[in-house]
Amino acid sequence: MFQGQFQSTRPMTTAHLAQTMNLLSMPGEELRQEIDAALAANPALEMIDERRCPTCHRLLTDHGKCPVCSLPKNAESTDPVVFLSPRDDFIPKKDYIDSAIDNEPYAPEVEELPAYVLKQIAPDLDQGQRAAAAFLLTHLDEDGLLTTTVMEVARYTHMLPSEIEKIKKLIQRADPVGVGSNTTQEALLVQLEVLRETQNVPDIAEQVIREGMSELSHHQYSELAHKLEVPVKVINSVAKFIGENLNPFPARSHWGDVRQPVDEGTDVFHQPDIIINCLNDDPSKALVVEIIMPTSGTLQVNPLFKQAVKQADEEKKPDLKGDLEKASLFVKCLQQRNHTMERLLEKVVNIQRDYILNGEKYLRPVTRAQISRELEVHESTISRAVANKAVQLPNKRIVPLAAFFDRSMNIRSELKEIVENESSPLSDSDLVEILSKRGYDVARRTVAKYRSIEGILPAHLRKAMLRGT
DNA sequence: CTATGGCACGGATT
DNA sequence: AATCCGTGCCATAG
Repeated sequence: MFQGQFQSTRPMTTAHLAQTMNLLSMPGEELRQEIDAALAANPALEMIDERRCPTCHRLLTDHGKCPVCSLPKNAESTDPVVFLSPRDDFIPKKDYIDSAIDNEPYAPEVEELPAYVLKQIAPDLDQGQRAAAAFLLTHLDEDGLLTTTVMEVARYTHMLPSEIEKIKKLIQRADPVGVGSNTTQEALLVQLEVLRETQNVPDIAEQVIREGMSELSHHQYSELAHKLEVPVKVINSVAKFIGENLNPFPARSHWGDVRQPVDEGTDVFHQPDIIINCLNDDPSKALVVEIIMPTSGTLQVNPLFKQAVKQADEEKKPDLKGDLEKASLFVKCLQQRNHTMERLLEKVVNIQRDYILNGEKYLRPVTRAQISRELEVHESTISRAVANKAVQLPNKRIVPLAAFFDRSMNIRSELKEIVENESSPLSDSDLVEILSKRGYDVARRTVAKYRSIEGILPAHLRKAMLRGT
């Protein structure tokens, strides 16, 4: 049996293969750069903007149908719908995947943040106000957001809510700007206000943050444009402005971007390469999988150029032919890459359907090697395809595509659940017992490792926590 | 003595 | 070939 990777479909040169490989492993932004560069360097390439679905703005397929809206409303099939989706709302955000994958523990300096802020504002406060400020500052999470409310602090310190509000405002305007806000939205608004004092900011920026926060954080720019009744282009530029100048998590700008990947909530400014939704938001229906192309149209070889080459002068022909060759090679590579991505996602989404809909507990341990066998491509092909990609799940979380190949996530989340519901702190060996009853056989030492990955304290410390709080 | 974390080894995965 | 992961052994803290 040939391990032939693509020979079955098209003849392929080594150059073709190498380039396809490269394109495969690229995340959105790089891919965009690559395409832009090719487009600029080669006159034989052109980008055509095809017709889009009037209701959902998606690119229509070859048959002129919208891949999503054309689906029968009552389709029973749960087979995933996988398709490419060129987006003009792609905003590059470099390093997003690095920070997502990096499992670095929190910076130790985090503890110093409250003191750092207090020092800045202390001169403007009297003794009582300082106490209130200190109280506020001890209720910051690692992102610099406030975990308590003004009312609560007022009650605790026996001061007027308006007084506390004033102090909070002061904190928010200290460095890092926006620290001490209750929500990411609030933080952005404060930053915007401060920025406005020194430079011009787009007028709609405030409106976008106030009214379109959820769309903004999920990159649903087309939807947002519709909601606010402004062109998508405007939203794009505002989103870019916000991404470059504001930071929804004030503490991160200050202490670096180290973050746990898949934990709580929405990481606002990560750009997914793949978006998965349920059809009609109904979990019993098929999954809709969009593979994002970071371009606004479809790349093709310019047919006019082809014509022109035929009629060109004899001495110019070789050059033009070269361009033509390169262009069609590039287009082929891109198609090849997209084809591979489609096949991969169709497979993976099928296998991990339960995970996508119901959470980490249902992640099935799959290896890249298994998939490669089923798709009859080389292992390294899958490796590249999986590398450096981010997926947005129906619950709006963004995870690395590599998360779909985590061999122990299901056990870890089972473990997490056990510990959360335990009546009294269980030791690692107790946990081994319980897990094995539920069908997971792991060594005691391994439980300890999982605990530390999940950030669960050892049993004796959990006991101390119970007493302490 | 028990519960845990560190180190290091070997096999699987990429 | 390089890296990741589960595990066993051992030292240490409680």
